[in-house]
Amino acid sequence: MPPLSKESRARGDATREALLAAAIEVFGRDGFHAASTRAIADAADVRQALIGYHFGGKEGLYVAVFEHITSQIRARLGPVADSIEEALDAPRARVGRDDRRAHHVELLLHMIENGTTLLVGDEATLWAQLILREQQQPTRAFSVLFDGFMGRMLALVARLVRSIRGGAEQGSRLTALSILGQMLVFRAARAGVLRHLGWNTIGEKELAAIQAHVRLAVIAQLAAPPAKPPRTTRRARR
Amino acid sequence: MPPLSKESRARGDATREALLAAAIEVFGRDGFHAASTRAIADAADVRQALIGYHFGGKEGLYVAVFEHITSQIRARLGPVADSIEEALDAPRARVGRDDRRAHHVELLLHMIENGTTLLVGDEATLWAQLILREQQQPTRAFSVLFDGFMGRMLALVARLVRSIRGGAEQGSRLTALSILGQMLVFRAARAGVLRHLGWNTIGEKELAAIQAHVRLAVIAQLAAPPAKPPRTTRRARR
DNA sequence: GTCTATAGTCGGATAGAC
DNA sequence: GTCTATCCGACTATAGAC
Repeated sequence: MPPLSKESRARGDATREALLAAAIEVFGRDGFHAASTRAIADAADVRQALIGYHFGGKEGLYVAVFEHITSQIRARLGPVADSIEEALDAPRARVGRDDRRAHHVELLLHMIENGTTLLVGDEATLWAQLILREQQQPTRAFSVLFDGFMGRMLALVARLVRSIRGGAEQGSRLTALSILGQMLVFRAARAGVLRHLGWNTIGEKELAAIQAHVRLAVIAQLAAPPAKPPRTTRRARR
Repeated sequence: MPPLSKESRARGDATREALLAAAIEVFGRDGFHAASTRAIADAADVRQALIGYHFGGKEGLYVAVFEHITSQIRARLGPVADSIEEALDAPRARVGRDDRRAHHVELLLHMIENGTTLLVGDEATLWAQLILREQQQPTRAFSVLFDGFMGRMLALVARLVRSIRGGAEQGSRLTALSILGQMLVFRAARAGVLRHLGWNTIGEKELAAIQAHVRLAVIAQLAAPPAKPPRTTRRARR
């Protein structure tokens, strides 16, 4: 087959991007089944047949959406994650124990703040809907998410928690989920949150209230002694 | 129109119930759009045309599903909620402050335990999927849920938190959401939870670990001083 | 790389006999 | 209250011209 001209390539790229953006919109709003390739093509201002050409079909486009989202989230949270990893892997002797602990607390709170902003903010509305649906009925697309960023983020938070509070690994991992849950509730149960709090939307003011609350809640959780590891024979308690 | 015979009524009731059960199954699994009335009718072993007759159409059946779920959850959580309400409304003078506080903590922990069992358990899988979807894009069905049980439960938890820990109402309401989030994460992010913890399923053993963890996490949160109310001019702290 | 056109399915609703 | 039959719209995928 003859090589494509430079113009053809550029046009194809534009089509792919338009389809991807439209697909996030429509898949996010309607879900995989309810979304129609026609609606996506219309939103992208592109002919419906081009979905088959560029992505192989509806399903290929769906997976491509999750690859795109993953790379976006990595770009957003990657730098913080890197600096945390660095701090965790740094040799212990350099600073005092309390300094190290305080530093790790700050890193954790910083990561939580970033995550909350991302999770609660408007731009993540569609991403969140896509991800939530995948969590309920994971397909191949879920692995893209978990392997792409979710697993690393959870593991990092768990490591930080353990470094700060000590205790068993299992407990730290569960606490990482508790922390996630406290952020997630504002997305996964949004309609209930709004009614419960008497809010109309989650704007800047509301986000600030959430951030302040989550911060304190997490600090409280870090202050508590870690859970006793289960499973082994119980010794006398405190 | 002539009155229906007793047999006709009974047969109609059976049809309605079969359709309702099947609709929970199929709507829960596939979502409103992806679910087909044919699939529901097949699962109920009933003719497709009967959906129109009994529920007016697909949408009517969908709303009926949420009314049914609401009544089921009320039956499950109602008794605990009643006893909490009673305790909260009881005159204050009868017992010591510490006793009252400890009692309220126990009530809260009890309610959380019940809620977690319900939320995480298998029987709620379909309900949870229906509810999560409604939270993202609320329809008339969401009001059925919120007015039917969700609002009351959240308000009760918030009242309990305030009674235990004091502080502003807003802070208590947010803490109620934190508590919900810590339970909800095991449902809303289930696929990620399983991979993060290296679990295959959430069975009895895993539920017990979750219960123990949530219990400690909530106790830690109740032990922390309440957040300062925002908004007004800040006075000197503690 | 894009386009039109269409084949082949499946969807919800409903009319009318029983 | 139930059933059969059908209307009509919407969907995905693909063949083939440009």
